[in-house]
Amino acid sequence: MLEVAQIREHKDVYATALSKRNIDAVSLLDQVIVADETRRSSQAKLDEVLADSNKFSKKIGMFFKSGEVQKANLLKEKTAGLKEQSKTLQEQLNAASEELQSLLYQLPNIPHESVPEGNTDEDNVEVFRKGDIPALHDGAQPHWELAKKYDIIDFELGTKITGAGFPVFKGKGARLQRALISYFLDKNTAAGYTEYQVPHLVNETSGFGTGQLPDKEGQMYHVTEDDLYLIPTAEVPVTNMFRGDLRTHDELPITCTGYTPCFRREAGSYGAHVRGLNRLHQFDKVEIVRIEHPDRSAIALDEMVEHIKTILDELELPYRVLRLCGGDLGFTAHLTYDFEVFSTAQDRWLEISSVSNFLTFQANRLKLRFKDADGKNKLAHTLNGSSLALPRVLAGILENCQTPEGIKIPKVLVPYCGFEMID
RNA sequence: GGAGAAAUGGCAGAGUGGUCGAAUGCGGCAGUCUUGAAAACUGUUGAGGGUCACACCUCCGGGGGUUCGAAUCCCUCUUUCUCCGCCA
Repeated sequence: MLEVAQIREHKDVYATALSKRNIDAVSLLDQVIVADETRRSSQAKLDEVLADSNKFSKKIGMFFKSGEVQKANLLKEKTAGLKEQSKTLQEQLNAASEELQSLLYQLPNIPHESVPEGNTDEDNVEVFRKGDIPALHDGAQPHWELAKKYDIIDFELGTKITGAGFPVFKGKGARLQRALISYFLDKNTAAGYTEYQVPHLVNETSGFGTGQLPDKEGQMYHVTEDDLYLIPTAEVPVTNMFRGDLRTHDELPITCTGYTPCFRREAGSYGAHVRGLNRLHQFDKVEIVRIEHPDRSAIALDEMVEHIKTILDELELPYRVLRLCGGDLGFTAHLTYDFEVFSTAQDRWLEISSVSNFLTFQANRLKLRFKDADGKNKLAHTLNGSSLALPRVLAGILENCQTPEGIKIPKVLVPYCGFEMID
């Protein structure tokens, strides 16, 4: 959620920045400013009435104390009108606040100046690329064929017990999954991130805190009986751990990592691109989250990108990093880098990580603040990224590391797996 | 699931109808002392809205009510603790 005070002061800057998202935010920003003015003037009127009313109450109290009951009763009559007024004004204020709130919920975060113009993922800008795309042997296969050939993932079995998009991992496939999770967590904790295990269901307030609600209502599984949501990413429970906090500046940064399964309804997805591990309803992911001082969040984002690069370097997978364009940028994000691994057998890039800086957008909703060196309370900056999402990394390994003899496990994973080949 | 108790500032913890945004302690900040630090002592220190700045308003788990007036009384929800039951 954008900050009203900022919108008030820098409306033009905001309008220009938001235009990169290919939306015309001018009228929405104007509405926010009007709604805010209405809210403030309602508040001022109400405050005045309440101030009068407080004065009367104090006097009444004093009259009762001194035994001047008649005077007290006389004043009591006067307060009746004030009470009516305050009730009406309170209703006006509530309406104005709700109006303002709903307008603010409609405004996405402002893109960073480096965010490229563009509408779709085709307009994203590649900023880094590394690793050789291997020349595969004849008869090389896409990962879903390999999964079947080596009997390590059973998609049909998952369909039987749940539905499409819920694969069953088996034998060395299951072991490789566990190895990847451990390896990622070890890399993250070695880089200073504290490991957490968090709930996989969250309440509505948490959904609003990180911005999944109301924007992505339909993308989350909703357990209506208990009004809980299955998490679409660990970002939600991990970031919400700090909801409402007031920290001191020397507590920052706070850096967390956690493994969770992620659940996404993926309503509207279909076709060849969802085949195999490409798009699932349930998948595993290791996430990193940082709570940063505003002065440091830009650097922190770079650090996160560099950190993820080292993981992919070690895995020896061909990958690239993209800076997302305005049209592809998530609702809550200010600047996002996507990591993609090359799927050789499919001849396409697969997104395996998304690393973003949210500035105060989430913190404003979360009321996540810190006391700065100057003694002032300020909103913190939040960032997060996948480090990494499992299925497509697995797809990348299966496809890029396939040999006529079997799948050759990247060296760094061998100690975690306990085997060198899937054959 | 049943019975009882509780929820107060960064933390601990008093406060049962008005002068309470709230004692006290810890922590934080500033100062005195010290070569420096610690200790001790003194002062200061909740959050949000509002204002150029004041004033002023709101907030004692959430929501609603009683009252001229609520941290305090009533209703309700949530959470925590204790006891019982059940159980991975």
